[in-house]
Amino acid sequence: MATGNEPRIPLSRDRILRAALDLADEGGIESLTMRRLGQALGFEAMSLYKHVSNKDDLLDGILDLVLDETELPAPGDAWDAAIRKSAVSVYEALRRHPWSCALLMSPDHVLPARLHSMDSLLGALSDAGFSAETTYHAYHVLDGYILGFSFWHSSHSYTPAEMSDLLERFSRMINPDVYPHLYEHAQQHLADGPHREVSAFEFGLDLILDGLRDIHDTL
Amino acid sequence: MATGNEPRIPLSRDRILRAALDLADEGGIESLTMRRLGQALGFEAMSLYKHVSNKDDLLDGILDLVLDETELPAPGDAWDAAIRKSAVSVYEALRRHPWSCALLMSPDHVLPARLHSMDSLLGALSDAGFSAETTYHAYHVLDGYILGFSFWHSSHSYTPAEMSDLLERFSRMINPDVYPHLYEHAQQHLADGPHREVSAFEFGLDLILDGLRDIHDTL
DNA sequence: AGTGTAAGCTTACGTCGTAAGATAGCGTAC
DNA sequence: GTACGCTATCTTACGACGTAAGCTTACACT
Repeated sequence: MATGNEPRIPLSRDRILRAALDLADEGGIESLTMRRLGQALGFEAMSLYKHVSNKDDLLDGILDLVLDETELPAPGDAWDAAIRKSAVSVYEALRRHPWSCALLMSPDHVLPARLHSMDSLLGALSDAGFSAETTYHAYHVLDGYILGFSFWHSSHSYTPAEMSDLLERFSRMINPDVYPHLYEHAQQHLADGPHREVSAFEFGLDLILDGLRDIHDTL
Repeated sequence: MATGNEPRIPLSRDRILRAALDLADEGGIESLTMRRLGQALGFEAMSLYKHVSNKDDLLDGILDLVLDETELPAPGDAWDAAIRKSAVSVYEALRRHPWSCALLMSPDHVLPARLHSMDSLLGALSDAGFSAETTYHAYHVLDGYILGFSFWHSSHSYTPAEMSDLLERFSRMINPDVYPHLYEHAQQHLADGPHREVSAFEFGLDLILDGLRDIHDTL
C-alpha cells in the first residue's frame, strides 16, 4: 500500500481533540463520527480509542476546549458588570461552536469547568447581597437565558449552503397575505447582516439584569 | 406463526403519530426508532412507510400534535397579558414533551403551526405599538427566551431513574469546599419539589416583560 | 537476539433509516 | 367462479453508526 513512507505524525489525545473540534465546527456535531475523524487524521477509526476512551470522552474533551474560551464573573467587578461580561463571553464562545450548546446542557457531559462556572455565577449573585431565595431563581433565569438563548440562536443560524436552501423554502411558505408580520420580519433579517443578532442577546440580557438591579436596589 | 387470528386494527397515520408521541414521551426522542415504533404497534417497521413518508415526516407529525397544545396570544387582551399567557402555554406544552424543544427549533421542522405562532407574537408586539426596530429585537428575545429556557429546563429535568444516578455522581463531584455555592444550590433543589422550577420561567419572563413595558410606556 | 509494551489495524456485531421487491388479501369485472 | 389490479404488509438487504475483541507491527531495553 505505502509507496513512499511518509513518516506520519503519531496520534495524541490533543491532536485528536483539535481535529474533532474542527470537524464539528465545519460540519456540525452530526458530522463528527469516529470513522470520519480517523480519516481526517489519516488513521483508522479504531486507532483513536488508544487515546480516547469512547465517543463521550471525546465530546467531553472538545466541550472542555470550548469552555476554555469563556470567562468567569470577575470577583473584583460590580456584580452586574461581572455577570454581564461573563454572560457575553459564554454566548460568544457558544456562537463560535454552535454544536456545543446542546452538549453543555446535557447531563452526560457535566465537566469540572462547567461546575466551576455554575459556582461562580451563584457566588456572584450571593456576594451581591441577594437572598438565598432570589439567588436561587436569578441563577436559573440567567443560566437558562444564557445557554437557552445561545442554543436558540445556534439553531437559527445557518451555513451559506443551508441559507439559500432555507430562503427558497421560506419564500414559498411565507405568504405575505397569510403571515404579514413574519414576512416583514424576514425582510428585516434580509436587510440586516448577521451582526444585528448579537445585540438581541444583549438586549434581553440587559432587560433581565435591569430587573435584577431593581430588586437589588430595594433590598 | 398465527395460532389464533386476532383481527389487528389496521395502521393509520393518526394511530402511528399517537404511538410515536407516547414512545417519545416515555423514553425520550432517541428511543423513538422506526423498528421500535412498529413493534409497539404490532407491525414491521417498513409497514409504517405506507402512512408516513419518512422519519422526518413522522417527527413533523408529532411536533404538530405538541403545537396543538399551545395557545396563541389572544388579540383581544392587553399586549403584555396576551404574550404572557401564550408564553406560559408554550412553556408548559414543551415541558410535557421535553424532546420537542430541539425539534421545534430545528430548521428542518418548520411547520405551518410554528409559522403561525411566530406571526402572532410579532403581530402582538407590533399591534402594541412598538416600533419596527423594537419589535424586531423584542421578538428575538421573547422567542429565544421561551424556547431556549424550555430547552434548558428540559435538559435539566430527569426521570427518577436518571435522577438517582445523577445524585450519586453529583455528590461525588460537588465538594462543598470546592463549590460552596453550587453545593448550597443543590441543597435547595433537594429541599424543593420539582414545582418550584415552574416559577423560574415566569420569574424571568416577567423581568423581560417588565422591561418591555418600561420601553412601551416611554413611547 | 529476545522480550515486553504500546500503537495502530482488521474484522465483526448489533443498532439505525430506508430502498427494492415479494406476498397476501380484497373488491370489482367479466 | 375466476382473473385482475390495488393496496397494505412483510422480507431482505445496504451503508451508515459506535465499539468489542483480537491481531500485527515497531520500537525500547536487556
